[in-house]
Amino acid sequence: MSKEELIKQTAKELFFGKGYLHATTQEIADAAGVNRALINYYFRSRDLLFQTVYLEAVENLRSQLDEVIYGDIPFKEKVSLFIDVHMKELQRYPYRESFLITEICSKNFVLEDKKKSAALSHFLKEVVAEMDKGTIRKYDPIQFVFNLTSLISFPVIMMPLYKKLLDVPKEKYKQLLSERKQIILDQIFN
Amino acid sequence: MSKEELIKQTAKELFFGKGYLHATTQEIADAAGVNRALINYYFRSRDLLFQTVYLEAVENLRSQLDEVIYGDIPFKEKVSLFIDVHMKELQRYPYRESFLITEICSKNFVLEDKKKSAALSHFLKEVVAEMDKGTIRKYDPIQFVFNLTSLISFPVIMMPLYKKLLDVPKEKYKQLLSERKQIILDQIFN
DNA sequence: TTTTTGTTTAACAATTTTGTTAACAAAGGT
DNA sequence: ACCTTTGTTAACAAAATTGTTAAACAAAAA
Repeated sequence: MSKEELIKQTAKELFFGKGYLHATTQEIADAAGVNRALINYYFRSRDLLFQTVYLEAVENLRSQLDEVIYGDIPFKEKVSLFIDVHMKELQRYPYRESFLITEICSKNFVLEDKKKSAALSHFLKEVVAEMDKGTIRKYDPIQFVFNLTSLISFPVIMMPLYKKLLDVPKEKYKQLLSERKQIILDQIFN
Repeated sequence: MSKEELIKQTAKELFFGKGYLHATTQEIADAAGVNRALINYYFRSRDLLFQTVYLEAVENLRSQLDEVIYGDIPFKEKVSLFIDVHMKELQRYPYRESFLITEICSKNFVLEDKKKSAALSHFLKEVVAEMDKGTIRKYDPIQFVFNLTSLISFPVIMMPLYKKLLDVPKEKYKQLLSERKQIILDQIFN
């Protein structure tokens, strides 16, 4: 792997994997085992590194979901697959969404082109169709997306806090998360 | 309001309200309209200000939930009230949980006493009772808490990102959020 | 009034973090 | 071999951020 790529991957590991959003360029360089100046060489500035990582994360998220969402399989299976993909990603990068939020809220942030994903529109239509069939409750289809993504992501994102608040040991929490898929499916359908 | 309190409130506004987690002491001081040295005078260091804010946030969260959870009202009403309280808080402080996560994950962080909330145990028992009654599905009662809090918090926390990804205008998003309470209740109770 | 105590500020000092540069090394092409 | 491009590093410079102090000031206490 090129050092440029190594730096990016390491940054992602720190930001998305460890939730260490305050990481300095020195800390990123150390974690990657490279000289700090290389970060400036490849990315010009700290901000640009952040932006790069940010954009790639959004792109990644989008393409992953697109892939699942376009598949020509029954709705329930599609949702099941959606959960699988999401869960897998969350295991590697529990804090990716948190990072994105933080970046969006931060001062020096430039908003990029916001064009609606075609895949999403497609999926929303399928959701409406399911609602008409009576498989799921009738609401604005985005509410379905809210419900689904919330149930998947939130318990993972909040792990450090909930382990404290709910006083659940690490192993137990892991086990609880592993049971989530079925619970979500039960919750969503019927 | 004393300036000490003003500083704390302003910090909370920036962190929890605006999601601006990178705020410097100068920015906090400016937002509060006080001299930066006052922050050091009252809180000794930046870290201690953060810790203070952090601890108060956790304490607040806990006490609020406790109040709701101990009430002697039917389970469904209790959940309904739980949603109300949570929603109201989320309106003021959408990013409070995000802040807590970020702080917990950050380097110089000291973990405090983690004693299980008595109120929570109490609530979990009620959940189990409801499960036995058949009102809600039978799982580990913590899963119920996961489901409930996820459905409430996640769409709010993710607003900046989802407005982009789902291409939903501000007003529409607000409206969607306002409909959530009923949707959550429908979702939770069969 | 005088003293004490607590509050507030500007100026300074120290530290941390970031950005730049110049020198050097490695790789690739001619 | 030579030259050119690219990658890498240490050292330095600049900027940003934090922490400290002394002095001014006001309010309360003696």
